[in-house]
Amino acid sequence: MSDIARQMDLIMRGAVEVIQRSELESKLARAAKEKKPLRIKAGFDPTAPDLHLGHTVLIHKLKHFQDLGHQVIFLIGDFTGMIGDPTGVSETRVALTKEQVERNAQTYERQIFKILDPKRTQVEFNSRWMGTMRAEELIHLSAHYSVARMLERDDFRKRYTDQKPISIHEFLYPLIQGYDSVALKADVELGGTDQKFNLLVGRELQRDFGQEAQVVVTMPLLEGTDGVRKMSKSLGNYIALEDRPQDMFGKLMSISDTLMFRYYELLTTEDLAGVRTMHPMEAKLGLAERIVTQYHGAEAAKRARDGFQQKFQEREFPAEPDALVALTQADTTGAGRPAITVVELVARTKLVPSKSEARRVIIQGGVEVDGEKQTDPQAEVLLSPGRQYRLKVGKRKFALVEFRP
RNA sequence: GGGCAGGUACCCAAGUGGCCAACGGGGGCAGACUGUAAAUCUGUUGCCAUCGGCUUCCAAGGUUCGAAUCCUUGCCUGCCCA
Repeated sequence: MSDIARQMDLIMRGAVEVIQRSELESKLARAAKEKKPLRIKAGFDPTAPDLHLGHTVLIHKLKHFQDLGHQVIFLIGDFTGMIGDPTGVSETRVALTKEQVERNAQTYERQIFKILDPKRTQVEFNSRWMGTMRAEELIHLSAHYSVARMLERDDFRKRYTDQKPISIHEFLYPLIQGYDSVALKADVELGGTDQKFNLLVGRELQRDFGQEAQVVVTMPLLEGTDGVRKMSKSLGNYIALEDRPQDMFGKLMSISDTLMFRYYELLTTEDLAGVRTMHPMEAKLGLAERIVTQYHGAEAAKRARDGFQQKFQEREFPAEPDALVALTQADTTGAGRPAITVVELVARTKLVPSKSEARRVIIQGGVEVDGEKQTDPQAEVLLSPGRQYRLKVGKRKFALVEFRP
């Protein structure tokens, strides 16, 4: 029994809701008694194969179950992807080709296996059972759920009362997602809080199909780097798993302290009480290093940390600048002595999108050449052959420029 | 099929013949302050450029000395009626 309590502790970490808790406890107890692991399902959208930390909240929860010895199923909703989840902002989805789905699946695997154990993870595509379903079966499936029940879902009800359109096929999304649980005989399904309705449909369908209903575990939607809105690519507040180590480190360091604790809670298994006793900056450095290590390895994380401290805490020029520029005689303007204007120099680094932007940054005092602030865009920098010039553009961009006549 | 409303910069949104590269808010960027934080304050936010110029307000035509603003056609979005 104490073992069950221990499992529950880990499962509950960060979770918003478990429906039903008692069912989960008895499932865990039965699994232990019969030595038969539970089947844990989480579904992902195949159209967005570039995972960010927000997606990993669920993957970490899967990992918790995996560590507890259960069978985890990573489901790629390639069939439902054709519909597009009507949750939230609905955009028309373009049906993916088989090749795209395959490529996206590979990307997924490369990314999730940085967290999950590949040998103990079952990867599924719902086209496996949905692709061959006949119209007749689909009609039978739709008979399991009523329009009134569908309209219980918040966004459907809201759109209905607001006289906004709801396409019939949108009703099929929760049904198919629910049927996936039937097809996979899921014991537990994980999802974001925005998925609650869909997850509950799975429970009902399983009962209708004579199965034991799955337990639903909802996880919060991780706030993005702005600390307010949910992390998403379209909002630009995300940290991608495949961000460069130094970018990932930098983004993590610029989050607020409040958000840092949130990230610790949902993205690590660190003891939260311990984290609270640390100096916030130390804690943040630790978080950044931990997360970068997970996706890029310990060595890259160490380098990112060193580079970060060099750049921002000691205000030194980094060992690995963001841009390297080689100038030749043809780039120079000065009559007699070769020279180049500051605007031109900054624009050449490609660290700003346009010359106008370069001009602005200079005027606003964001540019340093060899440690000296340059505020006149037209000022000329004299160039000596073979010499390297250290350029700082804005808060966090550095370039090394060399003149090779 | 018919009627109505609308499509403005990254997003929201004002502008309804010249004073508009286009009010305001959000976001972004920069500076100050800091723990590279966050919050706050200030500035800035089409492109090229020393004055100044160039390309923009769904698309294509047209009216006009002059249009984001007027007309025509087309495309798209939402609502209403059938």
